[in-house]
Amino acid sequence: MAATKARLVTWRDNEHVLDEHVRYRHKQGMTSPTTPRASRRERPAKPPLNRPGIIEAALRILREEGLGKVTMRRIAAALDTGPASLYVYVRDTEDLHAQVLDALLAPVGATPRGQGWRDTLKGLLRRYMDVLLAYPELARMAMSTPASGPHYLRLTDQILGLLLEGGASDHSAAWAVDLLLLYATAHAAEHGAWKASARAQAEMTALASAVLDADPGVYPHVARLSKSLMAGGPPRLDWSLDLLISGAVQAPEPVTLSKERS
Amino acid sequence: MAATKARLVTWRDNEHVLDEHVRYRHKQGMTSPTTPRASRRERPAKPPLNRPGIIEAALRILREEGLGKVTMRRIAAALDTGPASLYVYVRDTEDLHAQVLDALLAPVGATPRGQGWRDTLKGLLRRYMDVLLAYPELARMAMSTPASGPHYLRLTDQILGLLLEGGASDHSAAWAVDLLLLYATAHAAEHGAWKASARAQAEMTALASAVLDADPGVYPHVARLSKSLMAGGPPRLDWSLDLLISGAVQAPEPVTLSKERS
DNA sequence: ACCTGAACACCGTTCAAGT
DNA sequence: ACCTGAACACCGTTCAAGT
Repeated sequence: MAATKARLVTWRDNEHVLDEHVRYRHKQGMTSPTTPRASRRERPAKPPLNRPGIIEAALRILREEGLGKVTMRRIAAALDTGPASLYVYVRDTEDLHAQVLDALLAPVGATPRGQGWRDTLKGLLRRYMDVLLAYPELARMAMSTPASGPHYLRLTDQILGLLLEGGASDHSAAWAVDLLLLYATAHAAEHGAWKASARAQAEMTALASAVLDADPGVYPHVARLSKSLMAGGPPRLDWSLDLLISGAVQAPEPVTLSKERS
Repeated sequence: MAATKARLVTWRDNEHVLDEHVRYRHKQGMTSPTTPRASRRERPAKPPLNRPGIIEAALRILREEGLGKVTMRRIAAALDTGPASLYVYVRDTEDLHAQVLDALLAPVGATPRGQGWRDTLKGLLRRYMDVLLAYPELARMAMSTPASGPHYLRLTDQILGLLLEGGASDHSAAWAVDLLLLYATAHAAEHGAWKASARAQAEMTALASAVLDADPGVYPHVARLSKSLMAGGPPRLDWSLDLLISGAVQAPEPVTLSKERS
């Protein structure tokens, strides 16, 4: 139990791991990896392994080759080591990907204020979606791994503040923030994938013709509204965000919470 | 081009493929696979390969071992053949999974009517989510592959009808149906994964403590509303669905469409 | 404590050679 | 036209044996 916990801490934060590492290297009479000037001359081919270095390598591979190549083996090769070595710093592939996503989310929190709370909120969500649209596979992953990274938490806090500014009740804001982020994530996962793969695009046109050719006898509403169903563009996303935001600021106080008021 | 199209048809519908198969077997003087009584006695170990048979095998493996085992190799082994043989009927793994999902969606369309349009609509969405909650990996896949199966189309049609019954305008209904289905899919992907994996549950409690211990200086709103943020249960899903449905029936006519009215 | 090679147990997909 | 064996090019993760 205690051992397990120590290992967990290792994955979250490798400060003390590095400490141990340094201590070992000192014991062996090696130069410390934290003193670069000493190693400047006989610079070893491999920089020391650590969590930030691994994530940095992962980000590089992500940008150049896509998430499909962000594998333990690929990263290990880039760092000139074996895949087994990464498991000291990373619990598994999902942990790695979650870490990569939070790193990508860093600039989103710096979105500037817009004209009013509503525009600012929309801008924030759009910036969040832009990141995920660029890496739809990460959006998909974000849906199954509860995001708890610091940048995600900051985004949550900002959205909460803007909803309250817009007049939402405390409880509505608290529940709506998830709704907004879930929708943004899902929208990005969907549209990012459509944009990225020729396969999904082919499937998309198949869907379009299935809708446009829908048998009015079997699918009466789809057949009648087929053109509206397929119409889209930026106004559609805007309409959806407005629906969600208006819903959040107008929604009635959740019933359970009024029951359990202290 | 013509050859490609023929192959595409093969994947969608293997009727004529079977015809060719039968013709070949007749030419060789073999018994037809469509006359079971003839093969009753010297019943070959392997039934003939076809798309429905492959999907049936996939569903069996899905139920028994999870989507992670629904692989070309595993299905091929179950059907006592090599993985290469499946590529006659299935374009790739994603095509296979999409097919499996549409098969699972069949009973959703048979959801009975409830008290009013709103309850019926919620019931329909809940049934859809129940399927996806049982197989969260499929929910994740559904987000990146535009669903165009007949059962999905039927579900879309039913939702459209109920929204119109509730007073939504044509255009609002058409745009809102996507919003509702996307939310339902995303919610299922998220919560299904949390329920399924111990890993996600551990991550969940990590998130909970991150929220409850949030530094009020850095995350003021999260810290103040932490209890509401984590509170949930069935009323929360109900609240979210009501927000979306009310939004759909109240939403203003989308602006683009009023411009492009003929 | 970290690092590593090697192994285990898998994948999807393609292709040439069958029937 | 379908079916197949074999091959290509990969995966994640574990474990014992290093330093």
